[in-house]
Amino acid sequence: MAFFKGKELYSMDSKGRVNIPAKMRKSVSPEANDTFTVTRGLDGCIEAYPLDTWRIKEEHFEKLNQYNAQNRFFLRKILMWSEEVTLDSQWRVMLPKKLLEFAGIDGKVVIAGVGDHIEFWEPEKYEEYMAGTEETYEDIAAKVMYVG
Amino acid sequence: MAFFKGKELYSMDSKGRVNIPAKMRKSVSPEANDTFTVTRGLDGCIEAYPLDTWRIKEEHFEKLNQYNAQNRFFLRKILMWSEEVTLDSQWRVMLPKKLLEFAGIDGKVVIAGVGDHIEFWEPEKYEEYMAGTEETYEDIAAKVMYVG
DNA sequence: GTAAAAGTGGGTAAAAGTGGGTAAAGATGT
DNA sequence: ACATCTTTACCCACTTTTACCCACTTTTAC
Repeated sequence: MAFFKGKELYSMDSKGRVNIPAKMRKSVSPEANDTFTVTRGLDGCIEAYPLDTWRIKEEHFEKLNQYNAQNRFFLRKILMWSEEVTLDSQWRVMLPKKLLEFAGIDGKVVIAGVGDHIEFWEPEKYEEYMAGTEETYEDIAAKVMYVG
Repeated sequence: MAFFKGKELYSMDSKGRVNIPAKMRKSVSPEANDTFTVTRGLDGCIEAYPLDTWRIKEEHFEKLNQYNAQNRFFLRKILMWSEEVTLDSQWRVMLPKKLLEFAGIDGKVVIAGVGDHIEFWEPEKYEEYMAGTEETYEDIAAKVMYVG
């Protein structure tokens, strides 16, 4: 399974194409078939999952009972933002307009690898988010990384 | 099995034809034979199932004991709304009048992929439905997207 | 220093979305 | 059963968007 890391500042061209950084390409397995599912991410970003990783989520969704009103609502809410995109020969993707609008991405993009997926951020929003806590990196690391 | 996702705003022409978005076409298997079964959906929408998926539902219906009053009622109720539609050469379907009337669809249509089926919504009704919760996207994603 | 790879940009043909004309098929009334 | 009206299927046409190809500049690797 792919594991993405790193953070880059790239640019989106006039046609809405964004390059996937070479470092991250190498984490994508051939099973992904040059395809990502992009969807609305958390905290205002766009998330992209390689096809093979997304399939696991789909299997999870398929098991939900749609005759339960809450499940139905959740599914609709999640899937309305999800779309498949394929890479062109230069390893670029065309991000859907509604997602670009949601994320406020326009010219420059921060591309970040976050484990099982890649995130696209509007650069300022990214900085704000990263600045948005009083806790130090050390404090947070202590909480998250602690292995009892 | 097909897995539909994505949400698009399309228009229905004066003849009542609605295009199936290209992204969703790709999820349809050849076994569906360019045919969908459309039926009354939940929460005021119209649902369309590819033929091969609908067959599975039919098998389920066949197993129901018709001498049980509740089963009988359910069967009559769902089947009265169900109808097969075939795609024309431009991948459009003609939705039955009674379903359009039921869903209040007139000019513009929201087309949403929800796993095993496609949904058609009157745009305003769709927005209302989607707005109907206090929970944030992040809350919902936490419940649904997390795959342990 | 040089060659290869990575990042960026643009032209063009194909596909997608939308609309309409017309003839066949089906329904309706006498 | 027939004429009439309505509905549907099958064309064709136009505009916008997308996919594919080629090209150039910058960075990286050896």
